[in-house]
This record gives sequence, structure tokens and C-alpha cells, in this order.
Amino acid sequence: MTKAAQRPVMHDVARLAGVSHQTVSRVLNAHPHVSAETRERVIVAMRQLNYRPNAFARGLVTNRSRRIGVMSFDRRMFGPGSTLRAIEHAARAAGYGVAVVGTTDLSVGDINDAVESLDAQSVDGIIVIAPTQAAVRALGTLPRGLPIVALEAEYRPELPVVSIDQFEGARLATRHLLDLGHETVWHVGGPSDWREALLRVDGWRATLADASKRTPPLLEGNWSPRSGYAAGLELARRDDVTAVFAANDQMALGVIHALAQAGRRVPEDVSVVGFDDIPEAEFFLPGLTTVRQDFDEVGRLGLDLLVRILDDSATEHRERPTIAPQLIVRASTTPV
Amino acid sequence: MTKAAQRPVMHDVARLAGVSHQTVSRVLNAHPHVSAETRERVIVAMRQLNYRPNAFARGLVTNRSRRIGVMSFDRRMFGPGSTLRAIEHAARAAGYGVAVVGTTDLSVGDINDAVESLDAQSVDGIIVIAPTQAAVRALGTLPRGLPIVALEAEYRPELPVVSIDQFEGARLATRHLLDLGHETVWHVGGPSDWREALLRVDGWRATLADASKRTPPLLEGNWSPRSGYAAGLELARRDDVTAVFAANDQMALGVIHALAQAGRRVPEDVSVVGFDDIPEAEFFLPGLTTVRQDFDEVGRLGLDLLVRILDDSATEHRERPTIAPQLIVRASTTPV
DNA sequence: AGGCATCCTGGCATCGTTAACATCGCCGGT
DNA sequence: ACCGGCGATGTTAACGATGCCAGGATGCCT
Repeated sequence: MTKAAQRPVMHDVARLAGVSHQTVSRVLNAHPHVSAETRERVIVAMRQLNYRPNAFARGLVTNRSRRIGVMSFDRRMFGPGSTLRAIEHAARAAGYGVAVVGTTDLSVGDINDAVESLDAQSVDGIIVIAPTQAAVRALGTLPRGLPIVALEAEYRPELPVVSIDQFEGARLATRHLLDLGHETVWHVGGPSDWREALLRVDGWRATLADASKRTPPLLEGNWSPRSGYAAGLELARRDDVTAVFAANDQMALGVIHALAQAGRRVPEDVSVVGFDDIPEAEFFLPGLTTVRQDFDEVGRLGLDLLVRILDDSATEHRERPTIAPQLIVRASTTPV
Repeated sequence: MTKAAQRPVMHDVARLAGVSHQTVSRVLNAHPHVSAETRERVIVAMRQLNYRPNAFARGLVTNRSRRIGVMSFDRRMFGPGSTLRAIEHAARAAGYGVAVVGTTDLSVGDINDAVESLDAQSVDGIIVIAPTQAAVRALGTLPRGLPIVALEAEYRPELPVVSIDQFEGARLATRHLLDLGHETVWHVGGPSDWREALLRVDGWRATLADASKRTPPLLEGNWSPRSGYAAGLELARRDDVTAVFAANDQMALGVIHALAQAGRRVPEDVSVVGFDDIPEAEFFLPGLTTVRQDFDEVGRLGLDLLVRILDDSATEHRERPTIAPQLIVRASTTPV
């Protein structure tokens, strides 16, 4: 019949190697009790036929897909994009595939849809880039015991989390500006339902308090350059602003743009610090002092943790890795 | 007898609804010859048990996964990130899941690995964000007839492609600068093995030729702000440069940075145009005139095309959608 | 009343793999 | 020489869906 064109199956390999299909399966799964000689013969046959095991059949019986899901908020942002890339890279090395779903508004319904979609693809586990409080709460409604690792999520005892020390990052930024002699530091924060935004606000406030400086009112943006611009217009209206810490580089860019339009020079009149260290930051005018986050490391550690949980779900995994951020000083900050 | 905790199977639904498993299958696959009343009863039972069909079993017999693969170069870049997001969104709406793999160096081996990985996840088809000539050539070696759609790829009769009209985009940028009265336009191109880079060079050259302007030597970058900076230093060394068209916004940023450092003002001394319209571009100093590419539309059309091919592989699909770019004029360009 | 379509049942084969169990030699101990 | 044990293999039964088929019940048309 039309035998030739078909994709070869285990039985074909077995026949060619002169063994039973079970032996082929044993070779494939590195089981013991196969003689070296037989193994070799099977491997040759597999190569010769260009055999690839059928993932459906395998999954049907093992109930494992060797695929993980990644749920991510806006992938166009530098952070999530970098993290996803790192996860995929690490996953491939560990023999896992990666399915992605995006979330748009981080509502409970939205997140349920996303989890549903991953579940339909029978992933073995999920990594969530879950930046808001609501997102983490929605994860409470996850389906039958799918292992989950969250990145940058609020602490909960039962939820493995990998995160960057946002509080410390904000402290570095604020401290740097104070060390340059600024009387106080203004802050343009991210959306108040994002954990990262909140922790940066906390770090900023605590550092000011430690130094016994007054705490100016908080300005709130939404991570976009435009919202930074709006905040910048606000700041330009006051003449006592000499130092601004923006919760990400895009907002810092907007702030600088607004200040420049109002005739305030950066850094001569106002020093500005960002957060993230996106690749463009070094080439802003002026080059942006910022706090670098190692998004790749977050992705790698997140995947490692998930894989360990999958390989060994018996033992509890209590680590909650935290990564230290790093201050990158450039031209946008200067002593008063 | 640990019956309760198990994930329900089709038979459980059938029993609860008082029908045969065959009828449940018909409901699930929207086959005809099921009375409305029975269908309703089955659906209620499915909901009640929270039944989800087993994708492995289904795939084993249908040999379809309802999952597509996306192969993408650097996802941290704005373009690929946006496109991936649009693909995933459209795919979910069409009932498909998305598996991603990244490519790092676009070598033949690298691309083979990536395709291999997708194949192991038994995707039904692949969308390739295949920006280099080498990448497209490597696709010649694809496995047994997996349908492929390429984005921004070189034309080949057998390869469905969706792309943005790069030539036209470069023409818009160059024309805009000439219309402002500039004697000629310098160009900082992308890597010479990228199709997009080549077409932009072509568009730039053709527009200059049409206007009978001299063509300055081409400067070549690698899309990064740093390479734009290097090119900018070069340009700042000459005093006859009044207009620069950079092949993406990041390089334009680098160019502006270098010019500013050399004391050349943008746009008073030199006008600069970018390409892409990344969200930051509007807030660069000065706001960047650029050519907007609709990456979302590329993703959507690419997915549509692939799904049509999957649903109806019999007929040939000869469309090669092309999307028009759009010039966005901001503050970085001005008449001489 | 007969013919025919519609709706459904229920059994059985099938997809390609893994897991549990059976078998068959061979070796060493007594 | 017999027997227990184990290493190497083969045999058979799942896994959970889809697809095919024969057939029964019902209703409508002629």
C-alpha cells in the first residue's frame, strides 16, 4: 500500500533492527536491561528511518507532554520579552517545549481564559509572569493541581516565586540621588496594582525616611513614555524639583522630554534615574542612569524551579530565589 | 476505586447524560444528526463534570494538534515581540495554541534545531519570522510537508509570505527628507543579510536616483543603538551631512546621540528619520520622525493565511499580502 | 402499509506508545 | 544436576479519543 511515504512508527524500527517494539521503547527511554549491542542496532535503525516518536501516543499513556506554558503580560515590553526568551532557551535545553498565551487586561476572566488555553494544550506546568495583585489572586482558581511558578508575584506560602529585589533597586536609585546631594527625590511610580510598582514606591519612601528627607507626593504613571511625559509636565511646573526617580526607563524618557520642553536641562537642572536598563537607555539624551534588572536570570531560575517541581513533585520546594538589581550610573544624574 | 479525583473522560459524560460516548463525541465535534435537546443534555453534563477532552487521545487519532509553531528571531526587539503577540491572539481566536522557539544565530543548524523542536511538539504548521536570506534557505530543509508561512521573507514561489512594503517605507522616508530641501540623504542600513535591510537600501537608492541626487556611501549597522552611535560618529566627522535616514529607530537614536555629542543639533543642523515607530520614538529628544510598520497586522494576516492553508490544503494559496507602511512626521526633521 | 430519513445506541477497530507480566537462557551455589 | 535469580527480551493490555458499521426506534411522506 502507500506504506513508503508514511511517517515511520516504532514497529518499523523494531522490524528493521530485528527486535520487538518494546525493546525500541526501552532504548528510547534509556531503560536498563538492554544489551549495548542491541541498543546500538536500534539506534542505527532509528536514524536510518529518521524515526521520531509520536508525541500524542506517548502523552496518552504517560500523561505528560514535556511542554510548559508561559502566561505573560505585554510581550512587547522589554522585560517580559527577555524573560520569555530566557525561559524558552532554558526549556529547550531541559527537553521541554514552550506554549505561550498572552493576557491583556489581567482580569480574573482574562486569566482564566489564558489558563484554560494552556490546559487545552496539556502543559505539564505553567510559568506566570504575574505582575498584578489581581493576577496572583486569579491563580487561586487554577485547574486540578497544575504546578505553577510565578515571576515577580506577591508572596504566598504555597506559590513558588522568583523575583528581583525591587525594594533594593528603588533604594539604590534613591540613595544614589541623595548621595549626589539632592534635597529630596521625586518618584514617578507604575500602576498601583502592580507589585513591582508598589515595592519600588516602598523602597523609595523607606530610603527617604532613613535619610530623614521629606517625601514628596507620589506621581503615578502606567509604564508608558506618554504617562511619564504627563508626570514630567507636572514636575516642570514646580521649581523645587532637582531629582526624579522614574519606575521604568520609558517613563523616565517621557519625564526628560517634558522637562526639556519646559526648558529644564537634564542633568544640569534635574537629575533623572530610570529602572530596567533597556538597550536604548544608554543612548537617550542624556544617557540614562538606571537600575538594571537581569530578566534572563529570572527566566532561567523560574524554569529551573518549575522543572525541579515537575521532576520531583514529592518533596516540597521552598526556595524563593531573589535576584539583586544593579545601579548603572550614566549621564542623567549629577551632583547639585 | 479512587474514581472521584480522576479527570473525567468521555464515557463519564455519556453516562451522566444518558447517551453513548459516540453521541458525546458528535456533540464535541459539532457533527450533524444530534437533536438539540440531546446536545443540550450533553453540554450540561460536560459542564457539570468540568470535562475537557484529552488532547493526546484526540491527536493520536486525528493526527492534528490544533497548535501552530512560531519561530522567531530576537523576541526582545519590538517588531518580533509585537508580531508574536498578534499571532497568539489571532490563533487563540481561531482555536489554535501557539508553541514558540527562538533562533539565535540563524545558521542552518540553529534553524534545524528550532524546526526539530517544533516538530517534536507536533505542531500543525509553522510561522517563521525569517528575516535573513540564510534563514529562508534553511527552510528548504523542512520536515515532511509541514505547512509554513514566512513573514518578511524573500519571495519564493512555493513559500507563502506576508510582508510590509519595505521599499515603499524607505521611499517615504527619503522622499520626505528631499521634499524638505535636503541636497541628499545619508543612510544607516541594517545588516546586509537581512531582507528588510536590503529593501530599505534599495528604496533609498531608487528614490535618490529618481530625484537625480548623488548617492552617499552606505553605512551599515546591526540594528542596535550602539551601531547607530558608531555610524553617527562617522557622520559627525563630515560637515556636508544634513539628512540621515536610519533603518530602525534604535539606530536613529544612536545617530542622534553621537551627533549631539559632536555638537550637531537635531533637527537644526541635521534631520533624522527612523523606521518602525517604537513606542519610545515619540519621546526621544527630539521626537523622532519615522516610518510606522503595522506589526500586528503582519501577525494577523500571517496566522489567517496559515489557518486557511491548514483548513483547506487542497487548493493552492497564492496570495502574498503586502502591507503599506506609514510616514509619521515629528520633530527630528525640518526644512534646510 | 411500505419506504426512507433522522436520531441514536453499542460494539469494535484504530492511532502509537508505555507498563505490567511472562518467558527464556545462563550462571553460580550447593 | 537442580534451583533461584537475574539479565535480556517478547507478549499483551491499557491510555481516551474518533470512525465505521449494523441496527433499532421514531416520524413523515407517499
